[in-house]
Amino acid sequence: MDMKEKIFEIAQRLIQQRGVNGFSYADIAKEVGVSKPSLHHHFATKTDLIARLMERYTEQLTEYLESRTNLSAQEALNAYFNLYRQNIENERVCMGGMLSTEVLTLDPCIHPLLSRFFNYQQEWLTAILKKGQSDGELKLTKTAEQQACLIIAALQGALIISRAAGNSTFFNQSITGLYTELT
Amino acid sequence: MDMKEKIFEIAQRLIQQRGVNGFSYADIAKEVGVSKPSLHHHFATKTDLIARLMERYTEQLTEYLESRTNLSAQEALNAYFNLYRQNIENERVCMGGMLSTEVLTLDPCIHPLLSRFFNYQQEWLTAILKKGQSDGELKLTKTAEQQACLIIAALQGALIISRAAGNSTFFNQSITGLYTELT
DNA sequence: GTCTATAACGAGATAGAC
DNA sequence: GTCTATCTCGTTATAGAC
Repeated sequence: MDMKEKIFEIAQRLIQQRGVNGFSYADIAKEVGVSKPSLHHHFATKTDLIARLMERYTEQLTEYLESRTNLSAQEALNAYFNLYRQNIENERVCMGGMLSTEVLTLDPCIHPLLSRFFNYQQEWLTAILKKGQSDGELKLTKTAEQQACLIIAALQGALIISRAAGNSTFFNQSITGLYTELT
Repeated sequence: MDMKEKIFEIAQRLIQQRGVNGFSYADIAKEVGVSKPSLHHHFATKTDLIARLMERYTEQLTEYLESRTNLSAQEALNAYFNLYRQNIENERVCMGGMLSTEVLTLDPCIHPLLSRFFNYQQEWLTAILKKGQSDGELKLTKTAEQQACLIIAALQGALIISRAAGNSTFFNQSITGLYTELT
């Protein structure tokens, strides 16, 4: 694996666990096994690293969801829930959620990257929900747009609260109810 | 207003807007109009300030909710939603949600304070939902416990995402759907 | 209860050699 | 592409005078 990729993966974990304001270049350098100035060679500033990482994160999400658009609505929804669920056992939260809480401390060039991350999910979910409804596979008690926002908000919030509690109980309670209501 | 109260209010705003790792004693000192060492006289360490502040925050929430336990289930639910909604216009998120994202960087003495904050809300909401169901005032499509977790998670997540987007659209979409489904 | 002065440390970032 | 050395600044916290 090349150096840029190594830096990406360690920085991403640090952000998902501790936040942008909770880690430093020194932390990455220590784990990667190079000096701090070497990191600046690959990413001139911390803001640059965050921006490139958020772009990569969104791209990976897009690929994951696009490759599952042709599944049944129930399976697609399940795949989406699992995307969030896998973070708990690693003591991570979503990078988009983490950066959102820190948004007022971040360089403004990050803001549109955050909007893009959430807008994409909103559109993907809305389409899946509409498909599921017309297929008779999902039951909607509100508009697809409202349900999509609610699902995203619930997953983000449940992940953050569950991770802080140190177990997955809260996440499971929230999402099981949500899923059984829809199916 | 006495000095401790001044410090509390400014520190609370800074945390809700920027996070524990996004502000310093210098920021408070500047706004209060005293020197940094004077702050240490009132709160010996930053961790001490955070802990006292979180206790106060939970106490205020408890008083707010207890005083509304005798309202109708719909009105109580509305009061709870408004508690979260008022943060958006001030560019704040919930202090409990903010500290939860930063939990791995905080002194462990903060952890039980966070658990208490969320456990209390869970119990209060569950009771309200059960009452509303037996009164025929609320419709539940899942257990009261699951619905309570889902509501808390959705409010936290929607607040974080909406605040980052810079408008209340996402929050309103999420919560309007949730409320109309229940009533 | 507030101040000045300062300690001790870690942050992001740069210069310049190899 | 990596290093050592260094800069500048901000951080939490303490000592001790008023």
